[in-house]
Amino acid sequence: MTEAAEEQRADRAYVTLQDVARDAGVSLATASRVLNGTSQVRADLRERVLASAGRLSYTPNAHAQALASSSSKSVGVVCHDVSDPYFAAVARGVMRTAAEHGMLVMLASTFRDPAREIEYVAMLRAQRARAILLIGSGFEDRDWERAMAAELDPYQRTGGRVAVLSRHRSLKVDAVLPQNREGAAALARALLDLGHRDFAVLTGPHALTTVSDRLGGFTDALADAGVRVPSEHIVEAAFTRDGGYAAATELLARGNRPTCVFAVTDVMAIGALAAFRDQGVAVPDEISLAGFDDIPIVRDLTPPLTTVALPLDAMGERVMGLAMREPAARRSRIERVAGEIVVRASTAPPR
Amino acid sequence: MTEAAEEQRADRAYVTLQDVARDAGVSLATASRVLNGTSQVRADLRERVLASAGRLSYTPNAHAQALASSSSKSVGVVCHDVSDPYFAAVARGVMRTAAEHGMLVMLASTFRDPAREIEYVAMLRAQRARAILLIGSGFEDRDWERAMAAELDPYQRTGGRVAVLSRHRSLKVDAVLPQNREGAAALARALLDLGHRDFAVLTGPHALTTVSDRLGGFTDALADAGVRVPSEHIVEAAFTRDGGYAAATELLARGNRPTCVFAVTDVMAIGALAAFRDQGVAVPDEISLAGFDDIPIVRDLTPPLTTVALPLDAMGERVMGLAMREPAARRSRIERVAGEIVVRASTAPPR
DNA sequence: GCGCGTTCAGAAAGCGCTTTCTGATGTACC
DNA sequence: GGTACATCAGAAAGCGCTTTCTGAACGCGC
Repeated sequence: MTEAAEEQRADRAYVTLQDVARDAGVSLATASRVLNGTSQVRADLRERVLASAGRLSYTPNAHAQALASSSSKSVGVVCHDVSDPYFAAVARGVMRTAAEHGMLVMLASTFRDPAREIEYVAMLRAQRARAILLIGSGFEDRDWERAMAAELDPYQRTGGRVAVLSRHRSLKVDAVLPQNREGAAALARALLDLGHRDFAVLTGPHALTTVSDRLGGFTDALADAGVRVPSEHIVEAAFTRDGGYAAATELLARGNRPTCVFAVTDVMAIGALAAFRDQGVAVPDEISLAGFDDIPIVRDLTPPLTTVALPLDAMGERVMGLAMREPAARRSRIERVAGEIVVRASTAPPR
Repeated sequence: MTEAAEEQRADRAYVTLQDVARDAGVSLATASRVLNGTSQVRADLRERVLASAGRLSYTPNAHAQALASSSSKSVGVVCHDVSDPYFAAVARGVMRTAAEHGMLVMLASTFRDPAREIEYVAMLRAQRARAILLIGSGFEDRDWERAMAAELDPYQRTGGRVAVLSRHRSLKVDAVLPQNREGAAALARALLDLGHRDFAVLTGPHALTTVSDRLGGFTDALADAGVRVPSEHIVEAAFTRDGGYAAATELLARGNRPTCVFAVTDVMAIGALAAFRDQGVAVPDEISLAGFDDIPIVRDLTPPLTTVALPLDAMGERVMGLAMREPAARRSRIERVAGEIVVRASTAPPR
């Protein structure tokens, strides 16, 4: 490379393929072909291109590649909050699988703002993400569903892949579905078997499908056994540790204490456990407590939490896997994931 | 729009700005100007462009924008593992701040593989990320540093912004620096004040700057008080919950039990706490335990953990903030973040 | 020896935008 | 009324690639 060429390159921002081609004394097309292995190139030219690319430490411009080839190496993931252990665990599986596919993950936290969720999907669409994953509960809201479909339908029509974790009522997309109803029902039966008849449920916002499925599954299974959960024993709060704390505190304040409490997520259960401790209510001696998800930390609580275990990491892997697979011919694919009851020391027979 | 135009659009993949311009009966340039607010456009034309864009539900192609304007709306974040509560908490701050700046975050988990870290930086460079954030400890390894610098230097020279959390020895970049040495030293003094003289430390891999800083700060402060930590009381293990469990188990197996154990991260302390419980060693009655970071969960452990609190969310916010600010004139900016000793029930005077 | 089919390098046409340059129109001022 | 100067729309030149098209060179069979 001449001094002049060197200098010319210096004031431009990046080393381009053009630079590499010039340096190697071949055409742009040949350089591109070598670097992508698109087609046969004579050995000596190949060598020269590779050498030049290395020497100039060429990095292709992903935007230019995406534009020219209209396909990118990135997938978008939309979740509620990365710092929630549930999402963190799922995200881990997603990231690992993405790496295996050579994909870069664009992660967005909506902080549970439905509008922001749609906004992010639009951004990911603009980024021409190869796929969009919706991790986290859908909202049961007609307008929201319509708006989301308005983003997703054109996206899918133009080759975008969409996969969701959790139930999204009217979205025609591939999905990994944790068996929330069945899991909660099985938990209810396990708790009935322990001898409990007097239950309370700490729930999150009803608009989340996950919440309504778990709550419904739990109370229906109880109803099948002739046990009713009084409405004052169903306490709704934020879908967080502090929400669980608040809900449990409220429950105790209402008096008429149940023998067993089901928090619809482990995260809420953690808050509830803290509230019970602060109020001097012994778990499980005075009150049993169970959660849902089996996030990693719950086995290290005191007492360790009875819960419905979901293979969170594997779920992330599977939803990413769905998105990477060839799109289904006609209909959307559904992969159901069963929850497994894990009985730990936070539950015991009622006194 | 004519039937023909409609049809023509249908078989192309996306609605382009060209389509919008044609539909609105203006030039490409005008449409672009309207949508970006780059310069004044006559009101009626503006209206028409906006209407057309809305009707066709136009989404700009971010790649084309990035290519033409050579600047993108995305930042890259490289961390060790999103599912680690420490990173999850920091990531939360990062994501929030990114959203405020209208940025999309590309998150990569390296699973603590140094090579993968460099690989990701290269990918982010190819994506022309506006900024790259390195969240998580640097490696004290000459080759790694050289390789990382080889990626980062050209990136910065071409206008890329880099900010790191934690100490990265020879990287000339903006940084948010938790005061690991000072925090660990302060913790040591607090534990000395409790009356402890016999310490053990559970550490992670020495190559991580965070580990060496915390370990060094702790032992140096003890040394200042004339207390030495015997080498068999410094147990190295993986930087995870299970690593902490293993290290604590190993420590007990070695006999000659200390009165106080410092785990260099809360995550390891959680594992250690579980190990002590499993071995029937009461905390803090028989052994005191302290961690570092103050990840949210540790207040809910039994006993709640004494630790050095770092404002994790705020740290994420600040590192993102650094990256978004105008680059410093000459030298890199350093923002130090102090840790605060939080004494909880996991530590007590020795018996 | 010539036409034919192959093989493979190079020229060039986009991909969908931004932005500079050009030119038309309108306004102000002498 | 004519010149000077804004103002703003449109034409067109890229941004850095991929990929189709073109054509040169070569080997083969008849």
